[in-house]
Amino acid sequence: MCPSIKDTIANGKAGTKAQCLQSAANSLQEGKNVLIDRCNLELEQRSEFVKLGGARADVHAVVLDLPARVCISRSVQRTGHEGNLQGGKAAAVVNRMLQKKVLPCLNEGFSRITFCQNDDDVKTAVNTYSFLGLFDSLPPGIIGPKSADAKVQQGIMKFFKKVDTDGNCSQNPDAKREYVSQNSAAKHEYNENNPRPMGIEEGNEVGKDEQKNDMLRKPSVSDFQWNDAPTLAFPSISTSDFQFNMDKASDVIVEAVSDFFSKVDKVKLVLVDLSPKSKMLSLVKVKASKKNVDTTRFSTYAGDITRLYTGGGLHCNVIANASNWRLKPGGGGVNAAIFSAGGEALEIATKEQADTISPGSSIIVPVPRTSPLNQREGVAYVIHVLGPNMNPQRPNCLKDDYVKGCKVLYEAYSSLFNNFASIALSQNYQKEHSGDSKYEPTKSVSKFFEAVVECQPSSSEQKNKREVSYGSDCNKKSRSNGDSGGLPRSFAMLEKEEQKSERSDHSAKSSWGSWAHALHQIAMHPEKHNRDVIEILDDFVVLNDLYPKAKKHILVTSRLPGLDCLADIRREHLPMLQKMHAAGLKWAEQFSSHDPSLVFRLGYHSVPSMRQLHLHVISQDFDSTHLRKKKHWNSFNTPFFRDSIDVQEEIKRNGLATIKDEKLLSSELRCHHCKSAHPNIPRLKSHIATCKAPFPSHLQNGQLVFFALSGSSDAVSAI
DNA sequence: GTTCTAGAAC
DNA sequence: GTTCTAGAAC
Repeated sequence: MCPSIKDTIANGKAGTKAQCLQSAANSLQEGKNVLIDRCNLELEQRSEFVKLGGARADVHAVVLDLPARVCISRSVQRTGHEGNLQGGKAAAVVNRMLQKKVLPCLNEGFSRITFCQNDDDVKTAVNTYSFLGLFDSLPPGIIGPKSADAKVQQGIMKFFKKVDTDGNCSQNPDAKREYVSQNSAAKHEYNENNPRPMGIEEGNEVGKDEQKNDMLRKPSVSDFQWNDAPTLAFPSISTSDFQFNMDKASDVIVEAVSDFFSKVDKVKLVLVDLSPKSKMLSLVKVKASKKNVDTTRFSTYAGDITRLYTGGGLHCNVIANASNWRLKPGGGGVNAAIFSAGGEALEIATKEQADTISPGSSIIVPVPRTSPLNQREGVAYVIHVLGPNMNPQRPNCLKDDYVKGCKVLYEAYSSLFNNFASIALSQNYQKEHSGDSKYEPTKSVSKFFEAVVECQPSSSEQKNKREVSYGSDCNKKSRSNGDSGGLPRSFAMLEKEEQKSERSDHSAKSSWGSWAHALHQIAMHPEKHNRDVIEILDDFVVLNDLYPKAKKHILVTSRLPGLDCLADIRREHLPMLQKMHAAGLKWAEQFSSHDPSLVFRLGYHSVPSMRQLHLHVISQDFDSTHLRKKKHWNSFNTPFFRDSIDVQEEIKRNGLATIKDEKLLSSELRCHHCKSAHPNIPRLKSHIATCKAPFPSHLQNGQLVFFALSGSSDAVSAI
């Protein structure tokens, strides 16, 4: 008996098939019995070995027709494989190999074929051949039951329309793509030990469930009337690190999927979990079956979501990521795995779309072609989703409030599916997939899309919350007709695109934090913020600063959409700037009438923290408990603060306003009267409370505003 | 934007 | 020991 000729033939190193054939031919020539230990799953592969027999020798096949589950389990556990196949890598390779399996037949040239389907069969076969003498022979024919040639993951293959009507795996054109080594992605925390599709799980707990429900196997081929239907693969949201109850989560998934399917057709969804023993997959399968969810459009898959193609041969253009609120890599689990698989390109692409995401929402990120996720797996879009958090160790914990939790989780899935639908509808997707013109979005998809655009939050409370949260998808109905550059019309993206298209290239900020939209919301809907707003006009609103840095501190905020900061201002805005300035003066006068000691400055921060252009009107006492940091002081008392009259002059002269560097915010603390330096904020504040020095001369050209002329000779009246 | 906090500064 | 701040967390 010759152990694995191919693997050991070359001085202990992996040999070639040619070397194996040559060695076998030589041995036969010498009158020896030869045993080839090789996978030989395909007819072509083994035909050359069969030819070796010819008239010289009988050719037997001993087929280890073990369940895929066992093959993978053994290959995963195997160490020191001569062909460097072990661990998760082996599992993926076995999966792909088994897809091509064609059991041998006598007419291929074999005189005897022994099928082994369990360990006992194998032992019997080994004994039979072990005790053969050189001149002994065995009767021809087929020994042992030939199985139904079941392919690995037949169910999931049917789901992906890779099975012909006879149940044989069709030759997937994509399968010709070269298998890529998994070395590059083997280091991330997401342990891809054993990625396997559901269809191979006979024998284990999930497999039994599957046999009962048989979700994957039932779809009949006739159900698939279209090719390349857009398919979204998504992980279970919130049930891992966010510790959301799995039973409740599975209810939400099934409900969300069911609702989605009732609104849109011709798209498919796959719930993915790494472990074949996944409780979530079991729960969802059982519940989906009970609820009669269309199993030709919804399936589950056990495997690595970042290796759907190379690990399972499945082609999903869109995958979802269970993101964190900062949309950053790390943290482990699916998020770490997807960012790791997506590489730096995905990270950059994500940053281009948004900085943060709110619970219950999702954000589409087109995966750059340079990303391994795109190149290797064919993933065109990643949709980041943030679900509710029940883990006290993580932000925004809902503390077992499952009423809210389920609502937010449902919103998260709805947002995900809606965004996925918008991708399916996008011109980009259609272009990419219209080569064979098999898929065209149907009227019902379009209809659904319109419905999504017009969707309204269920309560005003929710709406308000959604409006201030970045990335929510129901708050942008209008102004969505701009050129999207071919990107899908995700609502989250609409908002971002809107910001981009309306902001100039000179904009100092490329993105806004999640907190930075409140002012914008107030400016757009001041009637909803009566408590904050003290004056509403067509061009601007006036409101008290929520954290005033002086006795009097108000914001005159422009209502012009898309005008977010100083860098956005152009000549055409000059009349509005003048009106805002006049309003600021009017309010300063009003305040002065109550407190004649007040002196004001009106101006803009070079780089604001809040979106929507706003003019600060601030009294120069800086007597406020909210002024606690160096940054606070320097934002009003260095050139970072751009006086309104200077800005207007610059716009008039140059058409652009000068933006001062943010580094000024960390410069030393100096008194705004006498310019003395102070080591920290408390010392500075105690100084300015008593400093009697006049204001510096550079502020005496209209920058300082006061209305009580008597008793002060150093300030210049604005009147 | 604010709040929190570790560690620097005193 | 307390005060203060920068930077992380939210």
